[in-house]
Amino acid sequence: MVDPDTPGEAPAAVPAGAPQPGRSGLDRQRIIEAAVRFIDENGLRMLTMQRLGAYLGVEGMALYRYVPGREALLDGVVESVVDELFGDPHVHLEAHAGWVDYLQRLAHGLRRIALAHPEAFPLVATRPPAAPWVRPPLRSLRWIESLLEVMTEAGFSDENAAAVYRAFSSFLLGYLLLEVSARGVETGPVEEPDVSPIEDLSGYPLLQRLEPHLSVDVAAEDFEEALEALLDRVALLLPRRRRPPRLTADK
Amino acid sequence: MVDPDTPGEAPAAVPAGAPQPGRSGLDRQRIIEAAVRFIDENGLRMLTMQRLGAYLGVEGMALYRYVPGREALLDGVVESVVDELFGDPHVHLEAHAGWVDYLQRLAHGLRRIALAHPEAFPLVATRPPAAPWVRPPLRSLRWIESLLEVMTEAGFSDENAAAVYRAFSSFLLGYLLLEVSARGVETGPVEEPDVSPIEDLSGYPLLQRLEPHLSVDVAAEDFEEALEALLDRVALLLPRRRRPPRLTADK
DNA sequence: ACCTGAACACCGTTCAAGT
DNA sequence: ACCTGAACACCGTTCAAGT
Repeated sequence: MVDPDTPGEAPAAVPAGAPQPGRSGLDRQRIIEAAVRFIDENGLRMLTMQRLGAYLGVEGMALYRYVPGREALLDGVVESVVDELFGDPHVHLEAHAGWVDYLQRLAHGLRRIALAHPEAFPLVATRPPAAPWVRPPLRSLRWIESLLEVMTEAGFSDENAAAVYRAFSSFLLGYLLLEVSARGVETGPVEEPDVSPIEDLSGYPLLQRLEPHLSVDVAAEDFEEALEALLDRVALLLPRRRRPPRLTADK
Repeated sequence: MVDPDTPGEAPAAVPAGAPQPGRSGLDRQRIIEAAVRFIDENGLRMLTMQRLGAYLGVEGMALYRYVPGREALLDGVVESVVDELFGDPHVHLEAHAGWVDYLQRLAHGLRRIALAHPEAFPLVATRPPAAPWVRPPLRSLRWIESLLEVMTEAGFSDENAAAVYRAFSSFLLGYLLLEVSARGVETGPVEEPDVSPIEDLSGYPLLQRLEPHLSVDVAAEDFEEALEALLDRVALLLPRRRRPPRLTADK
C-alpha cells in the first residue's frame, strides 16, 4: 500500500553492490516478501509463478530475472520467514539472562513466527535443509551458532550443547507444526474445500466422550508446559551447580 | 513383475461387495499401494498421475475410474502408510502390559513406519487432518480411540488422557520428522540435485568445532531418551500409585 | 536494462470414443 | 466394463523480440 517511491532525481550514489531496481520496482527481496504475503493470504498451494507475477503487477516470467526458479523462491521464503527472528525485539543474539532465559525467548520467538505464518510454516518444517545437521525450525546458521555459544558458555559440554540443539529442535518442530496445522483446519484451509467434512464417531465411544477435551484449544499452555519440562531435563545435563528443585511448574 | 493373471474361467462366485478388477488388475487398493511404493522408490515430488499410470502399465487417466483425483490419492497414501500399524506384530490394539508398554510399542511402531517410508512421512506429517483433534502422525481414528481407552482404563482422567494424546503426538511428530528429513539429506534427495552443496562455515567457529557432535547419528538414542522423559512426565499425571523414582534412565 | 509473447514440455482432469 | 485419444486449462521455464 504505502510505497514511498520518491521519483526525484536519478539515484546519485547507489551503494556498490545494491541491486538496481527496474522501473516496476522488482527486486529479489521484494519478490520474496511478496511471496510470503501471498502465501499468508492465499495459502501455499495457490502460489504460482504467474499468480505471484500478477500479484506484483508483472507478467510472471519477469520473476526469472531475479530468482532462479520456483524452488529457489521457496527457499528464499523459508529463509525470509526464519530471519524475522532478527527483528523480534524480545529475542536477542547477545543480550540474555542465562541459558534458560535465552532458550525461552528463542522458543517463544519461533512460536510467534509460526503463528504469524501458519501457511508458510510447513515449508519451514519440511524443506530439505542445506546440511544434515541443520534442523528445522531453527534453520539459520547464525542462530544455531548463537545457541551453541550460549550453551557452551553456560558450562555445557560440546556434546551436550549439540544434544540440546537437537532436542530443542524436535520439541519446537513437533509442537509448532501441530499447533499451526490444527489452527489451519479449524479456520478452514484458505478457500480450499474438501478435507472431507467431518467424521462419523459412532463406534468410537471414547472419541465421542473426550471430544470436548480434544477440541479445547490449550496449545499455549501445552507449549509452556512442554518447554518447562524440556528445560528441566536440559538442566540435569549441567555438571555441578544445581538449579532450584522445582519439579512442578509453579505458575 | 509377477502377474498371476490366470485367464481361466470367468470369476464364478465374486463376493458381493468386492470390487470387480478389470483386465489389467486395476483397483483402488492396488493403485494406492503402487503409489506408496513409487514414492518410496522415486520420492514424493516425482509422483504424477501419468507416471503412476505408467508404473502400473496403464495410461494415467485410467486411474480416475478408481480414485477421485490426485489429492484423494495422497490421502489414501497417508491412510495406507499409517494403517501398517495394524500389521505390525510388535504393536497390538488389545494385548499390552500396561500403558507404559502400550505407548512404547506404539511409539516404536510409528518410528518403524517413518523409517520405512521416509519419502512419504512428510505427507503423513503435513496433510490437513480430517478433524482439528486428529493430530499427526497418529491419524487413525481406531488408534486414537485405542490410546484413549488404554489411558483412561489405566486411571488417567479424561482430560489427562487427552493431554497425553496431544503430548505424545507432538513428541512423535517432531522426532520422526526430523530424523526422516535428516536421513533424507544425508542420503541425498532421490535423484534430485541442488539443495545447494554445503555451506561455508568460516565465521561460525562453534559450528565448526561442534560439527562432529552435530553430524553423529544418535537419532535412536535421542528417541529413546526423549520417549522415556515423556513417559516419566506422563506418569506424574497419575493420581496415586507412584512409579519407581528413576529420574535418570538406567540403560 | 527490463519486461513480454510465443513456444515447449509437462501437469491434472474430463469425456467422447474405442475395444 | 474398462481403457485410451483428444482436448482444455494451467503449470514451470526458456528465449527471442519488443520498448
